[in-house]
Amino acid sequence: MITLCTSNNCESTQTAPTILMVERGTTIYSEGDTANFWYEVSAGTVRTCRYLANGQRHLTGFYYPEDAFGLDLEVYRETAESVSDVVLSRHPTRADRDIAHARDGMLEKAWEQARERIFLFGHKTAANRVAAFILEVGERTHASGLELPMSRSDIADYLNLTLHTVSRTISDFARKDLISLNGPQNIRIVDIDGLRAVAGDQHEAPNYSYASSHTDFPWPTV
Amino acid sequence: MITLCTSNNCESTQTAPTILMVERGTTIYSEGDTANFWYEVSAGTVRTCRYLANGQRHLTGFYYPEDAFGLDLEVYRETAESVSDVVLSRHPTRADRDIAHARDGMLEKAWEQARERIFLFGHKTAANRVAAFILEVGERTHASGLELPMSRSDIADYLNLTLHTVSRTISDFARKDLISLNGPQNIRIVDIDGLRAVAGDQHEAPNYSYASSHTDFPWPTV
DNA sequence: CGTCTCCTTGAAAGCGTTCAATTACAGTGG
DNA sequence: CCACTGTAATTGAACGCTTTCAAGGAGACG
Repeated sequence: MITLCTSNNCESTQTAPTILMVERGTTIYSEGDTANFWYEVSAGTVRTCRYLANGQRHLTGFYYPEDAFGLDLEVYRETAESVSDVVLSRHPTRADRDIAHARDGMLEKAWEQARERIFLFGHKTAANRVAAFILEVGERTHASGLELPMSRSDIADYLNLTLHTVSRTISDFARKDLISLNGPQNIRIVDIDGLRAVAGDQHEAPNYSYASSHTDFPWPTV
Repeated sequence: MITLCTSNNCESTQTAPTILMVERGTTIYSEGDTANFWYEVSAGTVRTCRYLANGQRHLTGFYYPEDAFGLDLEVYRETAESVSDVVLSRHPTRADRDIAHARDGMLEKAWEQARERIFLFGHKTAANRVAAFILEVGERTHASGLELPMSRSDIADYLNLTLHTVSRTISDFARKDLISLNGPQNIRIVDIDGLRAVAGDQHEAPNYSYASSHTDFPWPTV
């Protein structure tokens, strides 16, 4: 269910965003819909995905507060759904110049994130991917307790694994004291360096490298 | 080796592109370089990639004539290399408004392609990915004979497979008369519907669907 | 004709998927 | 308060696909 909260205080200009309250598990827009709006997450988590003809689902992204999604121009190329209860601000796709510029910045960021995500698939083993994912969520949500909003199934579809493998891998991490679990959703990172070593995503970045204390990799990264 | 061919005929304005001739196997720019230019392919094929600390390589994209790459604003986030001999037109990253608008269009396209590529990883088996890749190259280069410019190793790094698996899979396709081979690089698509069935990438697209005559999938798509 | 690079192919091992069963937990109604 | 129900997560075992290790072949070039 989607609740509209029109912000009628601000003498609404043409380009004023609309605030939306969205219940968890709601479809925000569907693949193929005409792209009249783009969105910014204020609270909660959103996922974008595609459904294959054989019923398989493939997640293309997770969006946390301050992230933008639905930047398509003509038609949405993927479906957007709320992972949790969500608050959104909705912007008309075609607006005046300043807004358009803001949108371009968002687009740039979206492209960068897409590339990061492609890069994530460079991690071959399940341990690689899940570790990288946990670190990514930790950074993007910058929450202390790291409450995972999405299900194991969501993570699996995001990383191209099965929910079983994801579950097994996370259990392994807990067993090896890389993380600790308080219920399935509440993950706390215990050994962040160890987790980075498992992720093994230190690419040779000449300038903006994030250094690691580990020179050898206990887990296979190929 | 890179040869500069300054176009001095056109009373060069500030925003005039420079034409470059680049030999195969040349690094066009490296990850971490300041992003002073973005590029458009006139002829040949370019690959972008990242090198991991452990020596592993991960390809993030292939670029064919009319494709743009290197759209980063501050710093290049990946390395660009020529797969074959290449002709490029090079544009300054910060130029006047009209050019900037053209660049935004390119950015939009780059983002779309990144999403397509993420989607490509939704194909789990090697057969899925390689078939989808061949179809993609066929469409993007729209060449009759389909001369693959890149090596098996390049394809492998692009699809997150080993070059052995790629080679085996392509051989299988030839054996099953989906394609025919005249040497390793020269692929001709024989049974495009069969190939699409193997790729299994028909996602439920309500509006802009590319229909398939196949309702069942002889190859596992999960 | 040797060397180099790239591609192909075989066999065994490793890892994620699949099939199957169990557990945990929130919500609901008796 | 407790059984019932449905959803989500965990775990085990066997299978299958990709990787790994290893060898051989094809073509370009000097």
